[in-house]
Amino acid sequence: MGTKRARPVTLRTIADELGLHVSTVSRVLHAKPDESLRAASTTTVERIRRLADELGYQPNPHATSLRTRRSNLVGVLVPRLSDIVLATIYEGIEEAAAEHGLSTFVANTGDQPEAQRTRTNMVIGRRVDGMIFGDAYVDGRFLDEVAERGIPFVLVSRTAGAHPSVTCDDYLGGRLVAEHLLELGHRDVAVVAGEPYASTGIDRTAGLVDRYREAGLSVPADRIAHSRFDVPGGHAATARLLDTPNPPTAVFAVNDFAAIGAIGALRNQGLRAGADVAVVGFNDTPLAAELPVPLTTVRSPMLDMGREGLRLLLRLLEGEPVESRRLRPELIVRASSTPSP
Amino acid sequence: MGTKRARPVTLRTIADELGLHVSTVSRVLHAKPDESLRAASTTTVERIRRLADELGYQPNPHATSLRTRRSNLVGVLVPRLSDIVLATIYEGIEEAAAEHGLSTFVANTGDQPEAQRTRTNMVIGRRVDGMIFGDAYVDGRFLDEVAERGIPFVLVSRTAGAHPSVTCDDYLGGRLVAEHLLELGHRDVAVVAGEPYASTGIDRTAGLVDRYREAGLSVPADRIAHSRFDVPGGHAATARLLDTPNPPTAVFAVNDFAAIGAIGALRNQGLRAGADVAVVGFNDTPLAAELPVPLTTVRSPMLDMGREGLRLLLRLLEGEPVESRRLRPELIVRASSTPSP
DNA sequence: ACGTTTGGGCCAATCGTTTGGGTAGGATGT
DNA sequence: ACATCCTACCCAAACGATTGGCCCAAACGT
Repeated sequence: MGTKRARPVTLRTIADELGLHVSTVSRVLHAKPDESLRAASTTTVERIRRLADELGYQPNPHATSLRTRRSNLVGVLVPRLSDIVLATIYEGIEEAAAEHGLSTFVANTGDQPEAQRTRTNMVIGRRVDGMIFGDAYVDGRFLDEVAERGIPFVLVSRTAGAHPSVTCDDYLGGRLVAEHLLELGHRDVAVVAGEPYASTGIDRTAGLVDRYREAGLSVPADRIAHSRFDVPGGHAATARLLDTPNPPTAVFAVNDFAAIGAIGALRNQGLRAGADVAVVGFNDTPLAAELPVPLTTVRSPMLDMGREGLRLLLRLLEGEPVESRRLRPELIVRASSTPSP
Repeated sequence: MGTKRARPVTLRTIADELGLHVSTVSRVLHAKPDESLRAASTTTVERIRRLADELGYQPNPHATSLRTRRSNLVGVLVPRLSDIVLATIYEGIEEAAAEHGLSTFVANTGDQPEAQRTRTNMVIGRRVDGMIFGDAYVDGRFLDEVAERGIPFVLVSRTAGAHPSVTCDDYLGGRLVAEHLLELGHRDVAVVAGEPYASTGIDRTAGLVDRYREAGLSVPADRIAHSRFDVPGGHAATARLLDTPNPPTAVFAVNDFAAIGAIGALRNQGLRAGADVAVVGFNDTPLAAELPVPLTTVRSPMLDMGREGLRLLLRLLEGEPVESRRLRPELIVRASSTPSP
């Protein structure tokens, strides 16, 4: 059997063993190369380093954080991790964080203001250095409060007010979809627009509507239905949109999952996605390509969004000036969008 | 503007303000009700409590952890958070953790041993109290090492050796599928079996194969194809299984996503899921019901698995005896499984 | 009347690191 | 020969909370 329940090896362990003072060991093991050289003689440095990794020394992060008032922790709030879009963004965040020696706490809020509040407090209670919100409400009121409290943070996926963010250029994405559908001859399009408080849905919808307007076509309010960003949400919204004497010839769902729900709703009405009604999604999640009728969608750089989000936060923490970024989307045409009859 | 960059309010802040000693304040604010009563007079307790939440006192977790050698942190390792199954399990873990005042670190390992090692060390370096692995290899060698090091942990989703785990009863799930397919008259079934190192795929496959054997039918080795647990994985494996003069009449994919990939592969061969070949998945993810051909699948209690996993770990940390649990799966019959022609 | 409780707190050490100052002894400069 | 400067370390005070003791005064027991 091995050493059950670890004997903690600390700076003192090493210092005593070597007949040195802990401060010397600390400097050698920690300070940047230049300083650690002037902290001790080369032979001493060598002895310390050797013993340290012989004993498998790992600095106690609680002690360090207590002393330095820096935790190297960042808190991440997302609506739902079981939403593949946010999960992927988080993967990007986590990857980048690990590269920079940071660790992340992530929590679900279900887009519920109540939960946003309690989870934020929880995370702040853990003394994170900064936060990343993936669940911003456009109004940004809650975020204003957080800013008041002096917590550095950035947004990913969604924008809100003037808070720094990394998003997909959703407006452009919407325009791309519009152009595609216009080319296919669709003059009557409906939008499954997502939650009314999320900039993603709002901007994607606005992009499409604006481009249609420029083409001389209007998208009336009753062709736009809000919905949750998941399969049942898209299903329900589409069902409502179809409940009319003259159904649209194309449906733009601002999210792939909602699009899958839309396809389900169409099926229930005896309509086939692609053949009878064009369907376009958003995000290009891995399923889109494999659906029985492969889904036309807009690819958004989810992983990069996460990575960039963390980098932005890092710069913010260094006190450097930061600017929001919009990453470029790309239209992916597949079988679900066919010309208007 | 508010108080930029928080003035930290500590026990001392409160103690000084009230002319008390920090130890008194600590006891009042922390100890269980019975102790906190004998720590100070009721009026003092009242004064302390009032001031504490007036100032918004939050204990510094680093100081506490340093002193108590307990971090109230748990580390969670999963193959991929963008896999909805693991993401959902994690949601359960995180929910339960929050209820118990614990925070979680989660990291992706991509099922790569190299990453498992480095991420585990990272997490241990953060001084977690315990860990939860969702990416166990059946052989369990790496986990044996972790156990040697004295780190308390439990497994979720997959089993390995004798390490405590909370899983779905995958073997039973496989049997349920077999029974269903047998009833439908399928004598020739193929299995998209998942990764060979994951107990989930192994047990689900074994359950089906055993049940078929009991029915006097054998499932030969060339009807079983290993695969990744995602859409492309299922697609590729199914393509291989179909590359034979006499294709099977039913396909059991041990994961819904692999099943979606299977449906794609069938489509590429001009075969329709449901109509031409029965397809059954596993997990009952939210998409299953909404697919153009709704997917027959086995519902596994993912959220509960996470919650129970955390509870098990908690018991382990308390030093109580723990036992692995297998949660009950349920067959959900939908349109993708039709009788054999 | 005097020893014993008990109520209500105070003391101080400790957890492991970091960091602004020493300091002793030798080398250097002039 | 004497001031000065390195070199190579050591000292000690934090950071904020916990916890086993200790202590004083009032109340109680007999």
